[in-house]
Amino acid sequence: MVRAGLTPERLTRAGAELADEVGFDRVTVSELARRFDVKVASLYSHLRNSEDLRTRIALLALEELADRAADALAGRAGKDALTALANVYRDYAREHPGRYAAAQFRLSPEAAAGSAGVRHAQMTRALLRGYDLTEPDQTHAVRLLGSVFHGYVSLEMGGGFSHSAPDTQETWSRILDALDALLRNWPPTTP
Amino acid sequence: MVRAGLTPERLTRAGAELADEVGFDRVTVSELARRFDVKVASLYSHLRNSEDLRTRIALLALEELADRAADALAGRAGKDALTALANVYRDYAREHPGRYAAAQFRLSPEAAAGSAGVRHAQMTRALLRGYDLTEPDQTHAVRLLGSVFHGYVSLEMGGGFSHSAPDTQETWSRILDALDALLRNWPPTTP
DNA sequence: GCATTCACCTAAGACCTATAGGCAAATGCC
DNA sequence: GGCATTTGCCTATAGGTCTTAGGTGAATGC
Repeated sequence: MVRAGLTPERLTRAGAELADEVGFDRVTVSELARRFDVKVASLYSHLRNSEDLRTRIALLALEELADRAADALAGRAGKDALTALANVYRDYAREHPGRYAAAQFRLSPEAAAGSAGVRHAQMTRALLRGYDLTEPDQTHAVRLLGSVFHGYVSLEMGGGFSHSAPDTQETWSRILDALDALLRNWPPTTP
Repeated sequence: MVRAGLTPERLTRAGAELADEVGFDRVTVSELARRFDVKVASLYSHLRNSEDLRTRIALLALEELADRAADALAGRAGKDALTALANVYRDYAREHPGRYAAAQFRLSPEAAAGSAGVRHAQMTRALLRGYDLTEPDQTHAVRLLGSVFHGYVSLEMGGGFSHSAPDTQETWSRILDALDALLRNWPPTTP
């Protein structure tokens, strides 16, 4: 009996590749087994179930994304950092659409707590040190940036901007200009 | 033989309700048949397949959302209109999470062309008439607003903001303040 | 050299999607 | 009113996915 050498890690990586090829929602335990030339049931010694697989892929994607973000932010500040971080998300989604979708997977509270999600928030907060925001506006700004990055990327990937001029690269640059201007000139709370 | 009175429209509405109850990705032809107390195969006279069902639910959600938006924008301008439109998306997502998820369903190009998606872009453009933006900045702003609304709502629904203070209502208000300020003071293109 | 563990297997049950073909009630026509 | 057609739902069937239970052979441990 030749062993396939299955481990949770190898299965997760292969699952992530599968997600990029066919889409995260089409990742299936059966297809994964097929790719390892192994019977489906064999995977259940390494994975609890198919949600477990999805969760692992999501955690992998969050880690990869956080690593890239940390890299991109190193040595940068202000608008330079803003652009770098924004491009990390956009580029990752383009290179790895399945993984990016996985990163949006709704994790159980326990899984979420142990995920790289926390690092993402911390890095956005670090980025904002280049601007003059104090709490609670800093938190609001963290959430705004997260919303714009995620919203833009998912609309662009979903084809939401596809049929209209001008091109999306132009819009992306102008949105980053606008966010930078907004952060430098954050409006005071209205009474 | 008592007839159940199946039609594509009734099935679509029931499918939308099902989506709100169990989640759009758990909408299944089988469950729908069960709810009508009918055999699964019977649905296939009214629906081409399960993707057809999903598409119909998505189109329904887009229509409902556009209707609400049109209603909310009537007679409003400026920040008042901005807030109203933003709240339409957020409230709809809270009241009808499954339908909201459906509205994000990737439609085929033909389906997308015939959808209410176009109305949404038009309404956002109409809203911007209250601000002083000319093309191409108006298009960039349309896309920015779409990104923020969609991004914020999906992060909030996905629990992305759940564990941290301050509360999300506060953030939502401040983000609308910020967007209003940004639109009134849109930065010029950097040379 | 035997017991244990590990890695993968077969078998089987429960669902879901989809197609083909059939029967009965409703409808349309004379 | 009687007949043909259409409509609406049915049974049967085939194939795919998920998951658990229990088994076997090869590697490892004593």
